[in-house]
Amino acid sequence: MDTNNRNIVTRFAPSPTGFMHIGGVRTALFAYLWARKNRGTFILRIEDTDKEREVAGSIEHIQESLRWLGLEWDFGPDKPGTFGSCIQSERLPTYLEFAHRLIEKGLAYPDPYSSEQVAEFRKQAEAEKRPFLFRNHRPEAFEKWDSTKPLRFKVPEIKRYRWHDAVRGDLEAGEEALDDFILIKSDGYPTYNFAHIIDDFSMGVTHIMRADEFISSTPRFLSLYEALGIAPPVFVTLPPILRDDRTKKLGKRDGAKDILDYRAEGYLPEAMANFLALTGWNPGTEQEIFTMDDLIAAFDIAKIQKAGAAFNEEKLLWANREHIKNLSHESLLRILAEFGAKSSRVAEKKWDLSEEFLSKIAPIVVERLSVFGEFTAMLDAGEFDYFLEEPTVDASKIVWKEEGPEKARDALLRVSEILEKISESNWNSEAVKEAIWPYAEERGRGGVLWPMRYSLSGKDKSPDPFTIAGVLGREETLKRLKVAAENL
RNA sequence: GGCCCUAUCGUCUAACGGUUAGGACAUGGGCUUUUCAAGCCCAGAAUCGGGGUUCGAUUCCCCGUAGGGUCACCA
Repeated sequence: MDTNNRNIVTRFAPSPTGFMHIGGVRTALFAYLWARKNRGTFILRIEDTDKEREVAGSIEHIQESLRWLGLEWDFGPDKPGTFGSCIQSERLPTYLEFAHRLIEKGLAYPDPYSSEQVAEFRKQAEAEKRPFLFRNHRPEAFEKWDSTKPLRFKVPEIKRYRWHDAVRGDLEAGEEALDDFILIKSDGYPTYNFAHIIDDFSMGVTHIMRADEFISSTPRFLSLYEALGIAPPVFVTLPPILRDDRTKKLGKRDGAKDILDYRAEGYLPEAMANFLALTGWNPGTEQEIFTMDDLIAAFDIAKIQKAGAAFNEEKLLWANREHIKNLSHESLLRILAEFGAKSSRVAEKKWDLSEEFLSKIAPIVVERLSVFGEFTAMLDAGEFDYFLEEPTVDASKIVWKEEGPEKARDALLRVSEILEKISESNWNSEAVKEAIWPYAEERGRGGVLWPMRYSLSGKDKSPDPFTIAGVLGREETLKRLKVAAENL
């Protein structure tokens, strides 16, 4: 089966105008998944034909974002293909070549008007409440193009277009969408309308994934494909990602975050990819958690959703928790070390978050965390201080319910006695639990376990006493129990 | 405004004419329990409205309604 599809080529084609947000990343992901599923080619193409809007550093930022998510490209700004550069500003001769072909066919001509004049035409049309169409002002005879003026496309035929979209099905739109649009701007750069068609053709792109804002300009694209004698690729229109209140498409102005902010907050890239794949696509099964390989295997254009989907941060958090659970021990430690190091408290107190220590607290931390940034916050808030320094213990709180200090002291002393019998080398949380449990059952769990837990942590809320004792070690545990008993 | 697209629980979605309309997130309740977290169990919760077509419509058609998109020398 895969041999049939070896020639599948998809691309992600952002313009370098700033950071990437969820929407762009989702488009990239779908294009990537389809290419990989078919053992095809995934191209990253930079559409930098608007020099005004370009933001320095964007290309690097885009690449970093895609790499973080694991969306490696076969050709990109750093890897040109036989078709040449993947950066549009480096492909100007190609666009010119195709432009001249159109001129020769009489299908392109220089715009004889100044931009002010065109604006005037537009105003007039508006005043008369009719749509503005440049083709109504098309000159009788075409001048020779000297490339100081915009080059316009001469729509060969005003007609209704019908086409097929892999997601939306059969679509159609007509005359009013067709016009003599600009192919090459007066600054010499091509417009999106022109450049993307030439590039997709030159690069052998078979499937175009893009958001639904392009549906309405598809007739223009089709008229140009026709004029160039190029067969259009498969259109795959992705549903919009809506703001969580569903009132608007998610955009940078509406709080859409830089995807790399999610990295900084401690989201896992595989969780992000998993979540994004599921907004606008579904596997048709009840599986919800996917690795990247799972996604590649399961992905199918036929299962892409038509309707817009709201961005649901709660579900992203859940996906992240699920992926955290699936992390290898090594990866988990590496990430905990990274986020632990960000804690100002750790820096202040010069605490050493050794691998051994992190390894011990990892199970405790993982249970309490949705994103790794929370680990930094927990450390900052002093949540795990008792693991790293002796807690200050409020004597009145050691006592379980109405029992009174004597009983609490007895319990602590008895617990100490029992624990002393465990040797240093046999010390771990299970051993502690095993040793204490019979006594706790006999004496009443609360009366034993609460004083023990509180004495070790100095906190109203904490993991169970066995876990804490396991992390603290024999010596420190016995010491804290003794101190607490003496304070009663 | 013209043109185009979309419409199932609060949210992401399944059901490609016949299901008690399923799952997940979130919510509520319970269990477990020394506190917290986690875990487990249960519950509530939807086919936008109106017409058709059909023995039968979430599903097909039409009309509304609502939302979105688009009408640049931006992509």
